[in-house]
Amino acid sequence: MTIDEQINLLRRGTAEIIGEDDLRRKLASGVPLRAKLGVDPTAAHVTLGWAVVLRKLRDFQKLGHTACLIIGDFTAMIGDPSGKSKTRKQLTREEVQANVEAVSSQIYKILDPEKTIIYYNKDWLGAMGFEDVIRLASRYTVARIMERDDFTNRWEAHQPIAMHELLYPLCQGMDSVEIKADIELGGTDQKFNNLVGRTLMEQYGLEAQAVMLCPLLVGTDGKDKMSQSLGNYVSVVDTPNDMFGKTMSIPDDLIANWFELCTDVPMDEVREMLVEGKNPRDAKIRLAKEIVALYHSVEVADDAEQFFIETFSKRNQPVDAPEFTLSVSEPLSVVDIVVAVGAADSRGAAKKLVQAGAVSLEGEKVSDLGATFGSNDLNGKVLRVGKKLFLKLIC
RNA sequence: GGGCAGUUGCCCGAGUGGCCAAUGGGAACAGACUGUAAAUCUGUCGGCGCAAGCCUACGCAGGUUCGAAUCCUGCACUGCCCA
Repeated sequence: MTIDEQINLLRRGTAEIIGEDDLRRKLASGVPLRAKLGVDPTAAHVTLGWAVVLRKLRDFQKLGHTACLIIGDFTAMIGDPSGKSKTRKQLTREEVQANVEAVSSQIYKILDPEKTIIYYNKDWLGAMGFEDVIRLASRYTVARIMERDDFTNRWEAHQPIAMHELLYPLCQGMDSVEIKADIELGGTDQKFNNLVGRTLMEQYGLEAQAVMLCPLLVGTDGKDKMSQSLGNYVSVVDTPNDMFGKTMSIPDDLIANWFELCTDVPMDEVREMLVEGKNPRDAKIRLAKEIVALYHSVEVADDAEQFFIETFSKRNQPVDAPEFTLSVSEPLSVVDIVVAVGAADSRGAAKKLVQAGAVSLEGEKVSDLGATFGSNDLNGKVLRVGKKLFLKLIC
């Protein structure tokens, strides 16, 4: 593969490459590069948004380079201020550990373990003494730190900015110094942090890393960047049906963007699917299948499509609703059942669902609050609450 | 250290003694409709109760009052200005 071809492969789905000339030179040298990605274990799922940059890292692996994944078990305790309008809560050691464990298996759904090195930045950041921290802090000025919009905005909005947050970019930069990264990947919101890495590396007498920034994937709500705290995410460990359904819920104008960032479908093909006059729903179905196939399998993706069409397009009951075992000693009211099944948090909420006509048993709407059912009425029947929840009751 | 302002339900944000479980917006959930779990429209949106009603809530702890999210005192946290 020529350098240009490599660059073209790498460029898909990137917003900006800083130091591209250096990158070309490094690629041409033939020496495997150390491609760094820092991740803070602040959440328990790898989302499609996070997967965008992980997939980019995998592209590097495909070209023979090494993925250096830095688990920010130290920085997670600070919380990345990027894109945040408020101080992030600091995670405890236990929370961080739990997230690391949850996330590490998910990561290898995307990365090649053979070409991945995992680092924990507590190994070096945790070892720094206060004196080292002071020395590090002296290398960067307040004015430069305050250049970043996140801080400026908060400052102007009279929002609190805690001192430790100012240190975050320096910590991340130290990671680059420590592992001698050739290139650092990240979302566009990481630009500032990554640039600090370049500066710091030069100060420590190293060659500055190149920086490759990926656009932030917009979440299923079509508005904000995908994130677990906003709940607009698709996790790579979502069930196939969920993954499919969530993908189908994105606004139409996001389809092309998701194809570019979440799949390997050639963009020419994507444009072909989205020409005027074609039903964007079909493109979206293809997108959803591609995504499910990526994290599960092609066969499962077909099943998920069938499920979706049967259940939502045709409004039928799914053939294989999950079973739910309910112990029924005496006849239960609808409300009891809805609560027992976990479809409502409180009896009041369950009542409202019944009144709204959202509950049906074996296809029959149950709207009478006083209706009661014994185990004979329930066993083997399919309970439906809302559009999404179907349960086959076992009593 | 001093002065001033603020802290309201999942989020934002009205509310300055009873008519407040608390206006409005967003989110969420449901219903209708559809090309989809899109868009749009409608409803719901602290808990218990069939209901009357009861309980728990407006940073925390006390107090005043027949009655407080609203007034007073102390505490905590945040912002601004001054040092």
